[in-house]
Amino acid sequence: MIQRNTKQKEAILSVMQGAGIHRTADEVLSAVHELIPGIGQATVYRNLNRLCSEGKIRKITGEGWNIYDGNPMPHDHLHCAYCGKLYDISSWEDSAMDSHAEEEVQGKVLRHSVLYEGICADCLKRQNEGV
Amino acid sequence: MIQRNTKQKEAILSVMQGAGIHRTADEVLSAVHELIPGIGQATVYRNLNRLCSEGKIRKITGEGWNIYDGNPMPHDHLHCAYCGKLYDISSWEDSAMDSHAEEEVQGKVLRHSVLYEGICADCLKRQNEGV
DNA sequence: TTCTTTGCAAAATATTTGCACTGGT
DNA sequence: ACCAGTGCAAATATTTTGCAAAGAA
Repeated sequence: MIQRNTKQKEAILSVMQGAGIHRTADEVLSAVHELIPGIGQATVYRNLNRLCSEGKIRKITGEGWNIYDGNPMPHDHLHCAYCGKLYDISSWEDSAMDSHAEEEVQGKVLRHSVLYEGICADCLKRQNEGV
Repeated sequence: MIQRNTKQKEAILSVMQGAGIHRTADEVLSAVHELIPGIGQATVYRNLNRLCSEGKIRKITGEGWNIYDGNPMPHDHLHCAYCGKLYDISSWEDSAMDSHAEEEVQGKVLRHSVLYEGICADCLKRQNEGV
């Protein structure tokens, strides 16, 4: 099946690119809507899925949320329990982790993901200010 | 608000208890249905949420799935890409992980979770048998 | 008796799909 | 011109909520 480049797909990729960009599907829709007012949400979902399969972006999943990450390179994340934002964390290099898991279940590990749950700098500051 | 012990809640907890028990909400409903035929699915969801808050069970989330784990003690998981089952992995003890993350984002880490994506022993075996 | 919990059905949420039409190549 | 991609609306899937009735304490 031949892939076509549409302005919708390009616009969706463009709003995902930049340093530390993390957006929900809905936020992507809003952002792309500025560029292409008539865009449909199904198109956003279809292209986000496609861009993930193509390895251009990543989808990070947690309890009650799905956030797309514009940076497909391997790295970890901190999810703020207060504001819900996602922050990049350089990945914890430890190849022993995978072999440890493989040994325990006698299976094969393809990849692993580390998600830190906590409070981001902004919310921590806001908390200390007693706001 | 005073908590009451109902047979529904007890039955739901009971089907979650045992070594390496991992079930989706729907699987819990089916299992509890055997004990209490008239049970409603809202009751199952309500009690699973409550048992999580009480720390008696845990909810593990991944892309496209939510699985409840009868063991609330800290540990990691391997998710099989073939059969979708979850397997317990003893947690990777490395306290430096959290401080590493805290330093990078200048925030606070409450906990972290490691999810291994891979293939379980059963599916690996099935694959080698060429089935 | 009191007031939480249940069961049902409806609602809310998030995402996917069918289909006629649009637009890339 | 061909057919992948789009926009819309309807369909799915999963979880939550409102409310009258049931049942713990």
